[in-house]
Amino acid sequence: MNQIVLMGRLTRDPELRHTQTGTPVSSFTLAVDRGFASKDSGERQTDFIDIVAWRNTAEFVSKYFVKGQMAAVTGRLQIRDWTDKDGNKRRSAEVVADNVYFTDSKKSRESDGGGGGSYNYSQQKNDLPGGYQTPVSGSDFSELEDDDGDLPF
Amino acid sequence: MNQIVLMGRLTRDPELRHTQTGTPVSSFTLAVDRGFASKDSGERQTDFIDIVAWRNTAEFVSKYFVKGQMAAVTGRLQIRDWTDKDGNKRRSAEVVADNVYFTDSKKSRESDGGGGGSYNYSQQKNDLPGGYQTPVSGSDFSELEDDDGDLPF
Amino acid sequence: MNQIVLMGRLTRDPELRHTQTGTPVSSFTLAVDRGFASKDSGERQTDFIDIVAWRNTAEFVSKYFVKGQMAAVTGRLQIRDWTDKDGNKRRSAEVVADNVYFTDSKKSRESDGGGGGSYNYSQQKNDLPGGYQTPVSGSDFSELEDDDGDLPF
Amino acid sequence: MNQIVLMGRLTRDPELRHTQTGTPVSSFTLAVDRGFASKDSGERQTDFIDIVAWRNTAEFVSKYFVKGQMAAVTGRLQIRDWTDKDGNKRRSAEVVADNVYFTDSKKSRESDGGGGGSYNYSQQKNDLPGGYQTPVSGSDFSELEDDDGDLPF
DNA sequence: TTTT
DNA sequence: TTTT
Repeated sequence: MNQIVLMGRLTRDPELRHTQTGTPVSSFTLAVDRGFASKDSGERQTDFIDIVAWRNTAEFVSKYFVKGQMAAVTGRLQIRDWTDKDGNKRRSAEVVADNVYFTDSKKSRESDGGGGGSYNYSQQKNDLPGGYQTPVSGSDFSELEDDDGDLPF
Repeated sequence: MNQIVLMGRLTRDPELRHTQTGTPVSSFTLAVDRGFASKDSGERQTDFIDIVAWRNTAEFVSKYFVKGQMAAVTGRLQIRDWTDKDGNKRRSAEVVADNVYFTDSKKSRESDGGGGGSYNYSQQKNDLPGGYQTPVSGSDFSELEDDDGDLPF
Repeated sequence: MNQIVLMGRLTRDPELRHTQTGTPVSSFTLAVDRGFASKDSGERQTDFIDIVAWRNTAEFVSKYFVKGQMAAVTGRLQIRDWTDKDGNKRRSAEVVADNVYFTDSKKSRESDGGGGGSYNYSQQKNDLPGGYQTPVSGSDFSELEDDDGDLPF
Repeated sequence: MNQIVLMGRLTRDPELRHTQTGTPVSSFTLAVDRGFASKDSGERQTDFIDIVAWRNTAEFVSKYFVKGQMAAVTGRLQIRDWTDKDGNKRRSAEVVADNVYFTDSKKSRESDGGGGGSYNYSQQKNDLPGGYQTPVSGSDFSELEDDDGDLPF
């Protein structure tokens, strides 16, 4: 078991690439504040955590998130130790995202009616798709549970 | 182990009370959307989850959150089965909150500078305290780790 | 967002059924101790939490878990309020499991070679399948990430 | 928000030290299997995740856990980038543990009756303290909730 | 680096 | 490296 939940702000626009076989991969970094650390000194501490998303989640993130925006991420922590070409020991630590969520009121909802938005464009990449169910999160998984109305219990 | 993380919207103002011995307790309900459930039918499903917070967290929640506002909650699930005075079996299910977080950009930060807000007042109870460290979350726990600058490792 | 992680012991054998359309559903109850609650009084408090699993996870659970066994569960909390035929208000609270894990040393591993076990049979339903990758958890999701060796980053 | 839950096996005995001001700190590494990664190739992948615990949790871990033992850990991910004395960029990634839990049946319980144990000593550091409440987890936090029997709700 |  |  390896489950993590993060909430923070993107430090850069998501970077979308594709593997040789065409699988979408998106990466970005989340600035996550440490709650009350050093509250006396008045300086906030922040963890800069690399996130990588695959497939649907990758496309979702790249479509709807930009640098500076808040996001909540669920996923798992992956650590890789390796030696670079100069013989130095390097460690990569990244969170493989299962889901990425909007956290702000406006977008964490379904149909945004229309009127609504005075988004700061620099804070929001695309307009949310009108006329269909606005996603509140992007996931690599299609919904699997409760597909049946008739439960056996 | 019993750990839960929720993100949703308060369906009512937090209700602050005190035990006979004076301990603050606050309760509210969080409306949590089920991601992609029934996306075809176009109707969204929502879980209405009762939250209870104690002590500092109780006071924090009652001070800074109102009906309609988004919140993220960490805590644990507590289930109690009981029989009411009419002999009916009842079940209470509630999340005991460890921490409650602001999720929106404006408040999920420290010093709110000054100008800042065109908040919809109905969405925000109190002004955040100026001149001192704005809490980004309320917790029953004081910070315990990393109190020392000098690590042994 | 709605994520929960539980560790506890099954209070009954998982009950496997199928919906009318043939989807496997399994349900069981997990007894989850509350850490240090009432440590002075010497009595332990326990939450009895209903779990429901679907599809692969349903079959996995029913195959490998029995009453009394420890399990770790990840999923989401689902609350449903309804009125029974006598007009009484009822609340169902259940965790929809994404994954169910073995927690004990022997099974939390891959190929169990063969010799290995002095399991108490009453604590373990089936022998783990020999000769193929023993699952360490049951999931409704096939593995989606990292299917490519060739990363674009 | 920054919450992580891990389950895995200690790759070394916990290392207990103290800061200059006397605060106990314990560190160890957890080998966490990646569920179904590369199931075809037949090789299992593992993340080796550094854990650090403070105060009570540090002492608890050092007292009750040894190399090879299974543990469940809750905490938060902390990332630190720095440059070593040779000018190389280094990254430390560690989980600061809030709680550490036994996962196996025998210890994940309170009073172990008596008979019970055929522990492999090499797998278990100390005997659990007899005659008093066996802890099921070590925490830096004293229990704060539900101290009152008389609820206001 | 863990485990059987 | 984010944010006001």
